Amino acid sequence: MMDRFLSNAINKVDKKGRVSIPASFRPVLGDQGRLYTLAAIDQPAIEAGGPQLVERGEQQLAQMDPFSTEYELYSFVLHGDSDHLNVDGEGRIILTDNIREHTGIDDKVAFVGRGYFFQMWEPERFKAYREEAREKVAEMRRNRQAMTGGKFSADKEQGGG
Amino acid sequence: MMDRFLSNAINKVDKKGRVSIPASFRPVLGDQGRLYTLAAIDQPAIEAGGPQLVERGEQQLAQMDPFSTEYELYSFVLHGDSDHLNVDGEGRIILTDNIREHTGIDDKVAFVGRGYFFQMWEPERFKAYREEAREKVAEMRRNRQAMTGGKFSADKEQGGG
DNA sequence: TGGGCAAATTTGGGCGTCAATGGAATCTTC
DNA sequence: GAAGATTCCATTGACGCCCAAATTTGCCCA
Repeated sequence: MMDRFLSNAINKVDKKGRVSIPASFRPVLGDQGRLYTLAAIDQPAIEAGGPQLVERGEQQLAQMDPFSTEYELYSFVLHGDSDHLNVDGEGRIILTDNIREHTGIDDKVAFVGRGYFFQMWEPERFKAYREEAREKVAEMRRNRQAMTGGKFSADKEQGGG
Repeated sequence: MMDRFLSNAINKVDKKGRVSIPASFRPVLGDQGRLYTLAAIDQPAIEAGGPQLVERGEQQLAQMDPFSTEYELYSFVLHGDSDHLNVDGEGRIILTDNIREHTGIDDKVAFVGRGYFFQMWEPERFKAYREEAREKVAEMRRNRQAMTGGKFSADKEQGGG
């Protein structure tokens, strides 16, 4: 079984503010009935996952200079903007006001797999950011090719894999 | 048994959105009943293969600075634009909306072997790109000969078409 | 070399199960 | 008791799994 969050999906929010977590994400969370969330720093998105989400943030904190401004701010955001939501019997969560404010989410949520966590975006913003990300990654690749060689020549396959 | 994806084939999409993976590709996938896919960056194509497909990208990620913008963008594209599809008893997958959007695929899929992975294209776009690729390869070869003065050694073409 | 049979592949559907969604009923909290 | 939350149940459509038909490919033998 796959042990990370992949792919993306857009689900609806009902009158009571509930959304289904995509079924493919549920086993990765471990069916613990609880979802940890954290406001993304540079993006209007919420990061979510199992307990590892917060633990990982704390590991990153541990690598920072505890007397730096970055440490103070990151610690503040990490703990202050995080939350844990209950997952109901149908795999749904209830969006909080904090989540709505930070993301602009109204009646639809884009769930985006990010490996060891996933994100929740307002769908239009997600699409815009994705487009931007694709272009920049394409540019990154072009720059690397300019250094290493041509497009087609570099495409030799290798056996194993 | 052959351990790479070679050759190409065009298969039909049925009413339920299913396509057969070419039988010659199946043993390379390892009959795991699951196919990993990833939107190609520079092309309207989907890349597909076993779990190594995503793992390869993650190895590249692991070499990058986790706090850099490049890391964030690449991680976003790698995980958010990838997917894993179930393969049914007859070796078919169900195309997702994301795949249709990215490729323009409607009722036919061109499967193109690329060595350790394969691609799925809308057939007309595939043919156009193949033609373009052939021309560029020919031009590159001419340029290289002009530089080295030497004759290009045995560069066999893939039977293709 | 060509015909024809056998096997494998591709394609088409039926149907039960699960996921996504909507809503009612029960609880909790203040 | 009111507002919000949790649990339970119903509906609809998508997906998984099974089986069958139609093609295509491979192979054997004349």
